[in-house]
Amino acid sequence: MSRSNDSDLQLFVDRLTARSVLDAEERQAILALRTHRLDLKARHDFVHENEESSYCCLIVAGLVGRFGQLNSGVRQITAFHIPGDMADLHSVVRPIGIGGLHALTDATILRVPHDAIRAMAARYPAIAEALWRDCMLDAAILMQWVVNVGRRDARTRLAHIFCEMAIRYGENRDVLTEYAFPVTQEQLGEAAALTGVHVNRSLKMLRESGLVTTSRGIVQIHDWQRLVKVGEFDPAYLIADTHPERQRRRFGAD
Amino acid sequence: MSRSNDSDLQLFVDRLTARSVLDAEERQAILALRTHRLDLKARHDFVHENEESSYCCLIVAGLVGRFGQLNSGVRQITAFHIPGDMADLHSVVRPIGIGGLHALTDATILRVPHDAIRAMAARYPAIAEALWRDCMLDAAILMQWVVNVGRRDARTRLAHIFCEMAIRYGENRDVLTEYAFPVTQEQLGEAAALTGVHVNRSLKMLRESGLVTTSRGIVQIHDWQRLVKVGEFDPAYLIADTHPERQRRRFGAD
DNA sequence: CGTAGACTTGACCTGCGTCAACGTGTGTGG
DNA sequence: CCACACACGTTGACGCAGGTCAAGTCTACG
Repeated sequence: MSRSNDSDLQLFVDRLTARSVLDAEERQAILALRTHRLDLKARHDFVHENEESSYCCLIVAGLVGRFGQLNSGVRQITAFHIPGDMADLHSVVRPIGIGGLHALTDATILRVPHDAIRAMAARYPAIAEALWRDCMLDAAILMQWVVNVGRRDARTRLAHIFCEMAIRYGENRDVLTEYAFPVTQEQLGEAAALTGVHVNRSLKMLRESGLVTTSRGIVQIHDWQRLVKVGEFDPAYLIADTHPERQRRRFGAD
Repeated sequence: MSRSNDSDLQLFVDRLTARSVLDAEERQAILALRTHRLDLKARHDFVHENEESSYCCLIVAGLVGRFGQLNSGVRQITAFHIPGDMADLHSVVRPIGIGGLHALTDATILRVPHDAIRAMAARYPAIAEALWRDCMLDAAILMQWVVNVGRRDARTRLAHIFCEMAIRYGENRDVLTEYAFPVTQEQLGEAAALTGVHVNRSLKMLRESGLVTTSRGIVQIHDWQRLVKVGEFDPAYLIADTHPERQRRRFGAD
C-alpha cells in the first residue's frame, strides 16, 4: 500500500469542507487516512455491481461513470464522477455496490479502506455527518437523473446534463462555460438513455441553435441563460444548504 | 404537538433494527423522540420541492410518492413510500427537499423534528450510522429506478415495480404475492414514465400472460418466478447487507 | 499512409404518446 | 332504492420521437 500524496486527500477535504464545517482536528484526521493510489486505463470497470468491496474510491483525476446494467448487457450510466468525488462513499455503510464504476477516461483513484473511514466516523460525529451529507447530495443528483431520463425529451436531457456539469466542474460556485468532458456520444447516450445516433442529432440541434458546441471532449457553452431555459435546469439540487453558516454543522449545533 | 402513539415510532425502530444493530438504550432514545401525528387526505402534497423543512415524515399508514416536477407541471414519481419508511430522512443533513412528497392515498404520518434527530445522532454514533444506512438503501432503489425508466420497455418496467413492492411489503423477508397497492394507472404511469393509457395496455399484457393482475388497488402475482424474469428483477439492491451479523453495526466494530 | 474508433447523415421502423369514445364501478342525494 | 355523476379503466386510430441499420467521413495515432 503506497503512501498517498498529501494533495490527493486534500481534494476530499476540500470537497467536504465546501459543504460542511470541520475543525482542524477533523480535517487532520481525514488527511491521515491510509490510502492506496491507483492508475486506471480508460474503459475499465473497477467496481462491479453487487460485489462487496472493502474500500471507497476517491476520484483524483479523470472521469468515472457509475452504471447499472440489464441482462442484455445494455448499460445505463446513473452518475458522472469527477475529481474530488468519493464515487462509492455509500459503500461505507452498505458494502455491496450500488452499481458498478467504469473509468470513462484514463483515471487516477485513491482507495480508502472502509474500516479506517468507519473508525473515523465513530470518533468524530461531525465527520460522520459530513459524509452522510455528501451522500445525500449525490442522491439529489440521482433523483434529478430519474426526472431527466423519465420525462424530458432528448435535447432537454442533454442540455440539463451540460448545465449540471458546468456547475459541478465550477466547484458548485462558478459556472464553467467551457470545460473538458471527455465522453463519446455513445457514452453520453448511456447516461441520457438515448442511442449514440440520436445524441448526435440532438447535439446538432443544440449547436445550430447556438447553445453549446462539443468537440474533442470539450464542451463550450455559448449562451448559459438560454441553455438553462432549454434544459429546465434549476441548480438548487446541487447546493448543500441554503444557509451554510447556520446549518453546515448540525449534529449538536442546537 | 400531540403525544405519539408508542407503536408508531416502534415502526421506525423495527425498520432500523431490521437493517442495523441497535442496543436497548439506542432503541429507547428513538422511541423517546418528540413527534407529531398527522392525518392526510389523498392527493395532497405535504412536502414541497425546494422548500426547507424542520422535520422528517415517518409514514405510519397509507402510500406516499416522492416526485420531481417539470416546468410544465408534469410529474415523475421517483419513489414509493410505505408504512415504516422515513420518507425524507435525508432532510436531516440537507434540509432543502429532494423533491416533494404526495399522499397517494389517505395517509397518516409522524413528523419528527430534525433537531431531535440530530441531537440523537450526535450522541449515539450507531444511530447516525443506522440512519445513514437507511438513506443508502433508499439511494440504491433510486439508482434502480433510473435504470428501469431509462432502459427497460413498458412491460418490463411495470413488472420490476411489482417485484420491488412485493419484497418491500414483505418487509424485505418474504415475497408477498398479493398486496394492496392503491395507485391508479395514471399514477403508475407517473412512476414508470409512461402515460396512463400505455400502462393500461401493458398491464393487459401482463395479465394475459398470467403474471399479475391488478384490480381495485390489489396486486396479485400469479407466477413470481416468471415475473422476476420478465421484470429483470434482482433483489440484491433491496438488501442492507449480505452478512448482517458481521456488518450491520460497523462504526467502531473493528 | 493506413487503420480504427469516433462522428455524421439518410432511410426506414416501432413503441409509446395523443386523442377520443365508451365501459364500469362506487358513492351520493333525492 | 334508484339515478346520476364522476373518476377510473379500456380500447381503437393515428402520429411522432427516437431506435435501427447502413453507408460514409473525419481525426488521432502508430
